[in-house]
Amino acid sequence: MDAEHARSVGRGAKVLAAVHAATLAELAEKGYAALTVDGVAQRAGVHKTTVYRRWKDRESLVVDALAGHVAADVPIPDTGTFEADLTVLARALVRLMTAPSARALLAAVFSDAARLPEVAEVRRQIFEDRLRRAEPVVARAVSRGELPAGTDAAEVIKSLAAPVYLRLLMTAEPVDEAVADQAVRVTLAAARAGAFGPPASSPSAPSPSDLGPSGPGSSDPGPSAVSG
Amino acid sequence: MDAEHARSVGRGAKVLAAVHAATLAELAEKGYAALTVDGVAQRAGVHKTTVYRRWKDRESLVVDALAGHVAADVPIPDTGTFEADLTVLARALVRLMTAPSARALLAAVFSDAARLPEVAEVRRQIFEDRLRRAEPVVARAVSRGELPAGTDAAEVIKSLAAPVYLRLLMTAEPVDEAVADQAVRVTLAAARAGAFGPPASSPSAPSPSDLGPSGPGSSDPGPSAVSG
Amino acid sequence: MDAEHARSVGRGAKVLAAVHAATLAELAEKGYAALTVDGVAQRAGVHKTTVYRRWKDRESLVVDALAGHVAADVPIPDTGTFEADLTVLARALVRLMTAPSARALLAAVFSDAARLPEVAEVRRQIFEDRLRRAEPVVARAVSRGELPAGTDAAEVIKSLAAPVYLRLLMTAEPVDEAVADQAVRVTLAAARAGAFGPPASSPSAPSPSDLGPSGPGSSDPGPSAVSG
Amino acid sequence: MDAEHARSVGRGAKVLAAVHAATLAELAEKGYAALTVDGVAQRAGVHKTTVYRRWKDRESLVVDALAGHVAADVPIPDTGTFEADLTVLARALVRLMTAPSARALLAAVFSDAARLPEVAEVRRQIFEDRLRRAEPVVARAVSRGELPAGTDAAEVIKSLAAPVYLRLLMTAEPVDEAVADQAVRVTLAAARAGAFGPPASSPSAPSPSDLGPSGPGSSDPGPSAVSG
DNA sequence: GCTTAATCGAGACGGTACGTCCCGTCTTGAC
DNA sequence: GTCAAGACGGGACGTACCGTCTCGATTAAGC
Repeated sequence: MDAEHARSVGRGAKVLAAVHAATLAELAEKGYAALTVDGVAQRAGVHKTTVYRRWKDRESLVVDALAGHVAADVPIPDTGTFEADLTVLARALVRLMTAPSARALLAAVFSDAARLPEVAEVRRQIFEDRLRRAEPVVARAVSRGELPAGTDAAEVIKSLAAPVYLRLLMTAEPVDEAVADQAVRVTLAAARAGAFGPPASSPSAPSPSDLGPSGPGSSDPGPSAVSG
Repeated sequence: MDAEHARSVGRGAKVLAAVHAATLAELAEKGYAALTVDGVAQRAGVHKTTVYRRWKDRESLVVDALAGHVAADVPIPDTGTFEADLTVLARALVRLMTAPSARALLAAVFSDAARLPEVAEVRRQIFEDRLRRAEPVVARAVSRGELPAGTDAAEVIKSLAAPVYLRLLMTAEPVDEAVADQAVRVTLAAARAGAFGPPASSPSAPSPSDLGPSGPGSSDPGPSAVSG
Repeated sequence: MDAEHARSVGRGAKVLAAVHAATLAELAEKGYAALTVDGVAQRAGVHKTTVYRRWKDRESLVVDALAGHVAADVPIPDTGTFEADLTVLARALVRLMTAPSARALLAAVFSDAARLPEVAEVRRQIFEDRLRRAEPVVARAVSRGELPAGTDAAEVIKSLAAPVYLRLLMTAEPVDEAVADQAVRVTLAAARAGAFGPPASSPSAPSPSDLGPSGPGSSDPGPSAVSG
Repeated sequence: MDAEHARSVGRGAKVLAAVHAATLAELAEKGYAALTVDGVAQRAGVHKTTVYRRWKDRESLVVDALAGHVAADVPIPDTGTFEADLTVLARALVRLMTAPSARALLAAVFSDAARLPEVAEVRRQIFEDRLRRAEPVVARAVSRGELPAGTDAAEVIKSLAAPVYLRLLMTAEPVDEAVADQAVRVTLAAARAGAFGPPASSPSAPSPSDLGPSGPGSSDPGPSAVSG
């Protein structure tokens, strides 16, 4: 708390920031497997020992670096119509996820680092965060009478976001506004048709169980869906 | 053709299969970064040098092991109704992706191995394969008059699969038949409403451009969506 | 012993000779440590397996190849005078040991191969052989009255040969006729002076024990003088 | 000079000494061909990588270990008489060469390691060193009038040492004081008789050329006498 | 000339050691 | 009191040969 400590903390903070930045950069450039403490240290203009003094190992370093970057400002629209709100949400998501920093973060949380529970949790929260914040949009639409009561807000938002992530993670297709707008169209149509309501409210659907049992073992995601 | 080197080929094939299996198992258990050639060799009951005799390095080993396991038999339903077809497809996808082997494959293609272009390509093809094979279902529905002409088959299938992958990869929620059935409801409703048709055919939608420009840099898929 | 065996032995003999020659050549070129069964086999125009079929291992191969080359024809002179005999002997030795084949043999028996008792024995015999055959020269000189009775023939020959070997093995000096002739001068002078007779016959020598004890442990050659 | 890295140098020096000793020990025990870096490292209580950090490869390690052990203190006698000096020299040589450490060194410089020019040079210098230091003994004897002027000091010393090396390297006979004393008798007699003087001064010798030409190729020492 | 059994060629395999790279720990001197 | 510098133990890499093994191909004798 005295001035001398303040200065070392000051220096320490500078080192910490530099190392964080270097870690994210290396992570984005080379991935988790090829990330080297020495590499990070050199990029941060710091000696290897200095890094090891503050972080136990490579993992802690990465977790720590990522943890500070989960929060992404997603402005929650309130334009007055559900469609416009969805459109704003979808386009913002696209913009956000195609930014370089987001791609780096995505690469990190889908690297081997995801074997660490903390990193897997970061990945989960990236989505959860946005989900929670976007749900009011649905609630407002329901209260406006645009959507049927009982509409599952979380499902609506997932439906909106899912195609974007599918393209980002699986198909490697371009992700642009057209993708966002298409997601809006689908989600909007399904929501208006009550597809996000309680299952019983789908009168024209023959019971899926008519198709017979689906066999055992269809669920159990495990703690980490991908890397576990 | 000749039974001459059938036996030596037989031995070779046995080694090859054992190593492939061991590679996938290690990949699933420990991830790419922690995958060791010696570990794979021992699990396969084979000596390290034997592995190096057939594969140039760790990467080739992993790529080769994954490449041989892309194909997954997805039975294409033809029940007579679009809804039933979709339900079969969705449930099959859920069953397939929640099987241990598929989780291992998924873990592998989302590990640091994904930095290898070949592995990224494998990941892409996992989806593409199933997409292509499922498209006829949509075509048949259109020809039966169940769906509007101009419905984009690929988009329909993506819409069906996206929620499943979202849960598998991002949210780590349980993936079961309920998820499949919900995806069917949404996709079905949207498809019937023409949401997979040409954009201009959506009369009730105010032009998204009313919301103003979206800013720069909203696309750029890059060769590998996640790891690039 | 039947004809069929004879012919296969015939082929075998050709292979055997080729491998022997190749072994010696490789030995001379690269030394024992770098001698490779595969290398020998290829030089012999034969497959590795064929070599292993006949010899247990590298060592046996080398031992066997060397064993057949110990014998070197040393003509024993009988010119009528001791000096001329010595000169012939010394020059023959020089000629013999500076020939390429002898250098190869020498290199082999002074390589790590000498750790094998058989090879060490070969080395010992190389000298012993020549020693035994040369001893009559001294005997004749004694009987002619050129040398004192009681002259130790073996010591005389060793004295003659020692400078040659010293130069070959230790000092790497040129070994030529001058060396031979110098050895003759020394040995001749010493022999005439009775230096190879019984120790007591050296009247002018003060007892070496006047110099005091020499300390313990001055002998014990071990089984192999060099490599043991 | 500064005590600053005295301690780190101290540690380094300790490692260096341990590895040197271990190298020589392994060399003596197993020979050069069977010498293993890992084996040396373990014997030295050090990790393999530490060895590779200081030495490029096995060869450098061996060369370096041997080079540091060439120097052997040979006390040069000055008793007042040539014979006593020779006796001291010869007995000291015997004592020296029969010591375990010398046998190890000898085994090393006559192993396959001798293919390395540096090791061959070490071997050469082992002898040269002692030769140079012993020459004054002859010079003093000449100046005292014990030996004829023009006596070749180097030849005298070689004559004294040669029988010892012959027994050590070729015949594997015991090497003890008797050998030393016998070498003294021979060398002394020959020296007194002028056998180490200029060739022309040997009046009783018929020209060796009376024996005719010796054929071609009698010299060519090559860089390494044994292993070349 | 055809068959048959030994020998050879070919090469996969388990195994040992090589020499390299990087990790994470530790010690030490300098600022 | 932190930092830079770097030696160290350690684990894995990918390479080169070794000596073993199992085959098919060759080949030369005996029928």
